[in-house]
Amino acid sequence: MTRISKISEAPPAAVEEALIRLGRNIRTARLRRRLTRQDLAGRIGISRQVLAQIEKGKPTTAIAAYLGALWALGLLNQLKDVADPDRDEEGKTLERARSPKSAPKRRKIDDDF
Amino acid sequence: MTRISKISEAPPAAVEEALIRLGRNIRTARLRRRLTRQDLAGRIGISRQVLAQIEKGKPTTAIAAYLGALWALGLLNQLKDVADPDRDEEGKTLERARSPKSAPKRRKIDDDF
DNA sequence: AGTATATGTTATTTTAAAGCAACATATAAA
DNA sequence: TTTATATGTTGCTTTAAAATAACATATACT
Repeated sequence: MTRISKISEAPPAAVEEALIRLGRNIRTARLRRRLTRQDLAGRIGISRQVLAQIEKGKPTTAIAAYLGALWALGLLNQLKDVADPDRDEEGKTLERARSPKSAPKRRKIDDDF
Repeated sequence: MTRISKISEAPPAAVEEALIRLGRNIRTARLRRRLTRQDLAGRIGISRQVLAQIEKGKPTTAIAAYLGALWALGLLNQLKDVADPDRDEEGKTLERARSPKSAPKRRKIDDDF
């Protein structure tokens, strides 16, 4: 980040709570597996300081660092359901409510960072 | 980020896939709700360019931006179960396997960024 | 056709994230 | 106590994230 976003600087309570809980859960999982911060951080590919921030729920840390922690702990699969379109009842309802004309397609997939 | 981490620069396939899927799901949820990028980005408190990166699954973007998107779409609650200690059977097994002596406690909670 | 809007793309500037090293403190074990 | 290890903390440097503006292109609508 840098040039810190409003969402990171002052997150809504729900977001802040979600971050804190996620960090706490990662910490619990690490301790259960008897891993030190240094050890887990090494497996993830980050510094131990950044892992400490993650366990506190820091908003500005790269999402890949969080997901890397879940991955290194064998917990990443639990993320698959999040925002799954099949489970988005609200979204499905809205979609059905619209006229079934062909959807606008600006699809032009290119991925490279 | 900045001084980009290994995990962000070259994420394991599982992490990369999880990111791409999450971004795609966010995009789907946005379109179903008939929100433009600019509109949703405004509600989140980020620029439309950053939202575009999120929808592509960029690894280095702040986690708060991703969670803010879920929040603005009403999908944040789905994150509560991720890494939930109660669901961490592997971790629970490891914990039970250890001698039940008192856990090391260096707890000294202080949170401020 | 033309108009409006959404999204893609690029460049510029700002500034904080992340690495790293060093030292302090805390916990565990001999 | 002494030793070893884990974590806390601070300062420094590097560098890429994010905002913003500008322009291009694509889609939708009249």
